[in-house]
Amino acid sequence: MSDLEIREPIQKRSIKKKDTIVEKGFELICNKGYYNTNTAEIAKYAGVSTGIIYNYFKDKHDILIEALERFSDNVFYPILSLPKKEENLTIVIEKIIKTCIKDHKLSDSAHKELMAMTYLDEQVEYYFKKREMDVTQDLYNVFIENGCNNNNNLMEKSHIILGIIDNICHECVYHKHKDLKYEIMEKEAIDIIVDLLNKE
Amino acid sequence: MSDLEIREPIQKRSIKKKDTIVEKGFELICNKGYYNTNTAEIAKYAGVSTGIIYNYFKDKHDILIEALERFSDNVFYPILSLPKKEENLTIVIEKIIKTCIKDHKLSDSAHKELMAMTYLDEQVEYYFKKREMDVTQDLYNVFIENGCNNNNNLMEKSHIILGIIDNICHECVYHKHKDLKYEIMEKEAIDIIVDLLNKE
Amino acid sequence: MSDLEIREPIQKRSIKKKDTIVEKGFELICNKGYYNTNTAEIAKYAGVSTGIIYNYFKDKHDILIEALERFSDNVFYPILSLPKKEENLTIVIEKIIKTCIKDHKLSDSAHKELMAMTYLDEQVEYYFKKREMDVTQDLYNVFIENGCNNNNNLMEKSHIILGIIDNICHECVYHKHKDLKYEIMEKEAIDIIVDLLNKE
Amino acid sequence: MSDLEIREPIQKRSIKKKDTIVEKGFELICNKGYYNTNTAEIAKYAGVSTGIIYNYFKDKHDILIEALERFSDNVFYPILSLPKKEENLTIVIEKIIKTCIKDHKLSDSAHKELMAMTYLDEQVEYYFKKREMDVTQDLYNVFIENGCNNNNNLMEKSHIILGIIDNICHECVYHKHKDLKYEIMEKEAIDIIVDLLNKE
DNA sequence: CATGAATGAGAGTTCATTCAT
DNA sequence: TATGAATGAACTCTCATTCAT
Repeated sequence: MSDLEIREPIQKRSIKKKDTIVEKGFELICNKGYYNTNTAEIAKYAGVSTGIIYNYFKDKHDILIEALERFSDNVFYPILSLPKKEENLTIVIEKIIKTCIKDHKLSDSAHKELMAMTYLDEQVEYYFKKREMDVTQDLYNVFIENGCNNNNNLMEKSHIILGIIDNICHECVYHKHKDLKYEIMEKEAIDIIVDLLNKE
Repeated sequence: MSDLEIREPIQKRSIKKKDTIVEKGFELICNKGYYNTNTAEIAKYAGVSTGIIYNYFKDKHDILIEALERFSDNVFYPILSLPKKEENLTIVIEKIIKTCIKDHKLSDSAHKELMAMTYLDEQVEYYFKKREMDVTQDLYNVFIENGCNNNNNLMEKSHIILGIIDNICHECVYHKHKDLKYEIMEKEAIDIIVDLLNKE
Repeated sequence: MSDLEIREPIQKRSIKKKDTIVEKGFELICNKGYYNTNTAEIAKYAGVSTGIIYNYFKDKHDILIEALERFSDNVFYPILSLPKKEENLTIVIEKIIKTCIKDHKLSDSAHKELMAMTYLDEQVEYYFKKREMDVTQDLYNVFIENGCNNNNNLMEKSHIILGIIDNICHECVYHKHKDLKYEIMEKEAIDIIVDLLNKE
Repeated sequence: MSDLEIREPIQKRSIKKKDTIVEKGFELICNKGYYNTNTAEIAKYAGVSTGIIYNYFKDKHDILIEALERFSDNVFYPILSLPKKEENLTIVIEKIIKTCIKDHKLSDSAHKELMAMTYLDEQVEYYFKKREMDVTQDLYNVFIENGCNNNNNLMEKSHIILGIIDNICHECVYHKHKDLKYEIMEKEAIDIIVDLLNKE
């Protein structure tokens, strides 16, 4: 490309093509991993020639970054729908965990591949951290809505709670520790969280 | 390698050579990442020929796995020394967190590279999970020693606590969320943990 | 292009467009080199689409050739203005060398890139040689005007003199030989030339 | 290669292989041009795999540079054998020009391709300039040996003479200017040079 | 046992040219 | 006429693994 900048496509067909490359490329990256997916595969899977990729993207990495820009909300912390007002906090937490477990199972491979990239690539880490903070804020809002108005340091607590939820979900989804009883862990986790939210 | 199985070296010199490859190779992998380290570099850094590596190891991946077999305790959950009996649980938790933060800072790059591999490679994940369970058990023992004998589901609680500690350490070490106050998070985390351990 | 011949533009707007491509393309080629300039850049810099280039030119190479057709006088042997009648031959030669050095400095990069092409491309060589002969003729005329009417083999001498002048200018402009004194070389060169012109 | 440096081969077979790559690669580059020769071709022509090239050379360019290090004396200013003491200077010059023309014809393509590179690549230019100075020095020595001991600025004159000889040889070899008579140019050139050497 | 030279498939990227609009 | 998106062959370079010595 030398001095020519990356085209930002204007025509509808072009936009669609760029979208296709991002979507199909991201699909492959999520399924097979970034390093196991080559540009020729992405082009083929997207139904385009290899060359056109470099009209729309600076390089292979750029495809991943564009994909995260668009889809990071769906793949990092896949808690897609949080409950609103519920009868009590326990039910709120239970619902969140249920959703989280379900969403995790939907995108197991994608989640793994992207979490790996989070550790290998600063830009990917950036999107992960941003999403982490967004979800913390969402949780915060849910807690407020469910009566935690007078709670001190609620944002920090929300972040800790997110960590606990994420951990518990991982355990429940992947069942890697045979000596732990998951229903108990889940119950305990809910208790901790509810206690924490009720304090002060 | 064709049909020849991997030699399990018996002579002292050979054992030493294999050890060197594992150590030096792991050092490089931790510093530069698995994919950024090639076998020629490992051989050179270990002071051996590239060919000899394939006498002792099935392939490049095998070096990593052997290294984790030996060193995973030092790199995953780098909580190298847990406190024994302390005045009270708060002090116990504070000390653990302090150690954990310190150890994290020591091996930042290694930790990142290996966490990435944990998501990319099932065998690496295995060692990570094993180590996770070992540390959970260690925590459990520390809690028992500090008076949590009558606590229900202490193992599950220990695991949850480990998650909280690990999260809090990450936040403190990497400071990636500008809107959160870390001292507060740390204080809250300690409170949660102590409360959890004192319940029942 | 298949069977369609290259359009020779008749409409004014088209002629102007072709001119622009030649001018801007040549500018880029001179500054960055033929192989470092791609057609997309030329099109962009000329403010046209990449496709249109192939309406006016057979291929990328054709742009260069058209440019040389128009501009070779300015870039090969950049002795743009020769003196007319002067007091004596020494002054004539001195003035020529001065001009030549000045012009060389103006178009250093262009000169280098085009001299390279002269060796790589027979068509470019053709324009170079033609220009060389033209400048030889110009020199011849200057010498005649300054009293060399009775000189034998003046055309051949003029060509040799052109070579000496060009060499001396290169040395003075690029100063690549640290062991040579340029003022001396210049003085000697002038002497040689004047002697040669005064012989017979 | 990352951090591994380029091997400087020690074993005889390896040295031979590196030599082969340089020789065959240079042969191709001289015949087809640097940009028209790809690494796969060089490898194939040298009877090796593409990979091995990068054990011995940093990159493709490095092959050219190594080749020039070895062979630049043969291809730049291919005046391979200068006369020693002769009856008079005219004979000396005539012999030099004869040799030069003969040598030029031997390596026409190589000379062109490398002269082009001289303008495109600073490292190639370096070898050219070095060779230019070496030949200047050789000429200087020949002139001294043939009685020019008392000549002022003989080194500078030698350089000018080299330019004249080179130009004249080009004309004689390539005959690109139909309006010039080469025998006359050659005769005039010899006269100029002899006169120059006899002055002072 | 040990060497390190050798392999060659495969990677990401470029660009002159074409062609649907 | 004009556009600029699209093509795809070709390029340089890397590296896990093999093998002659």
